[in-house]
Amino acid sequence: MKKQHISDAVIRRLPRYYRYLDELHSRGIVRISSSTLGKRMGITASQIRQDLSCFGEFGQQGYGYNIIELRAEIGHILGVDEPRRLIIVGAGHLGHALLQNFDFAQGGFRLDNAFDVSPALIGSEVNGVAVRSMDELEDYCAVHRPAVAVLTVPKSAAQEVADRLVALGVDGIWNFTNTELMLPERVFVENVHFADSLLTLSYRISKELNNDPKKG
Amino acid sequence: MKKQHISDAVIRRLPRYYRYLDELHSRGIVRISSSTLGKRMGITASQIRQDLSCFGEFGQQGYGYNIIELRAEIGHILGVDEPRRLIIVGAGHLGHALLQNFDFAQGGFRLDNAFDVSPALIGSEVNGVAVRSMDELEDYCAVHRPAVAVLTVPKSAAQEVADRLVALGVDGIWNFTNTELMLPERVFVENVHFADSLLTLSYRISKELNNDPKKG
DNA sequence: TAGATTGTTAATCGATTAACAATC
DNA sequence: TAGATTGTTAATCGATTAACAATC
Repeated sequence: MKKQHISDAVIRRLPRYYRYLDELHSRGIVRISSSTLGKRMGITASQIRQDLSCFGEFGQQGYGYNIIELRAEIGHILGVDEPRRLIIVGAGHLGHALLQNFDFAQGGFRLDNAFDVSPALIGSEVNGVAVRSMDELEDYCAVHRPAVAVLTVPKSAAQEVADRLVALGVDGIWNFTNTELMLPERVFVENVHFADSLLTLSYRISKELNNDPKKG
Repeated sequence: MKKQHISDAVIRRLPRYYRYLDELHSRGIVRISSSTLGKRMGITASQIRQDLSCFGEFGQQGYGYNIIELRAEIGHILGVDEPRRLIIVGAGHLGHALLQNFDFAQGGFRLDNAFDVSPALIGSEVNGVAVRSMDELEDYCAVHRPAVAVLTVPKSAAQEVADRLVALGVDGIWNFTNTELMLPERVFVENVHFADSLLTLSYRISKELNNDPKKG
């Protein structure tokens, strides 16, 4: 039975299932039960079945799940088979790193241009992707209508550039600027807050050290 | 009343409070009530008070919270005032970007060395930080005992390098390799899974488009 | 003092886990 | 067929929200 509302907790587990299924597939494993998968991932079999049941029925009693099939289903749910255009806005160190390392195609995105204000970068090509001037952003978007913009500009420019991108009609922003963007609700923002992430690690380490673990 | 166990949900909100308080402070605001802060952050006043009460009593009836004080308290809870050593392992594009952009000191970390296998990088200096050979990792750790290692090596080397770091006594790993590391429980791992993050954005966009929002 | 706002207890809501009939 | 495992309903657990006495 498909559910109406899917909770954020479920959505955030989907990519993880996807990743594990990839891994299992690449090891040549064909089928898996929810309990075996759960043991590997450190979650309960119930949770896996409950999560999947939000989207349909993908298993078979007495057998489990066919890995290739389930992987394809989850990919479909995540939208990886409906390729969308994506641009990188800000080709500094971080934008550069994403251009060089990150496999956008695997997530169903087509990256064909990056944008920056720096004359030193404009006109260059990074890993086969052209870096254009920010002045061309309006014209480019009018023609190519990218669905997602990766925001890797300096913090000081973040809100302004985000507003501009929203005005140009992007549906989502992948935000690496470590600021909270104020944008209309219709635009999806996915934040990658490095600082927040490192601080949670800091918390856990300092708490552990203060508690003198397993000795107190 | 201080709680024994702090849930992950609470911990992950702390850096966000910290960030907002910074912002308010930099705007010259001196005090704030839980309800005003909640409105700004899009959460309930109850949740803020409940969260803070896990760690102590930081407010005053009829007044609210002093921003500087509360910020300092949260910083303390997060451990930013107990500086710890941190190393970057893998000085490729992503490691490079972190070296150039990220303010480790703000999170209470002292970064003084990066490590890589590439002869082209070894011996160079990035933003004042020396890049050493991975061969020196053992000797370095024996002397300086870094608490945290930032793991920005290729996926294929991730587990192996992580094992090595754990053997060298690091308490935490900030993992950017997009793999699930298998490590002993005593080591804290904070994952930054770019691919997972982008896939959740993909999901939300494709779902929204399929549902033909506010028109069906 | 009166008004505002805290910290905390109680109520509600949602998410996770357990149980089990259905069935491959 | 017998055993295994699903999808789903019910039970439990935990997290969020509401309420309110305490008090600055």
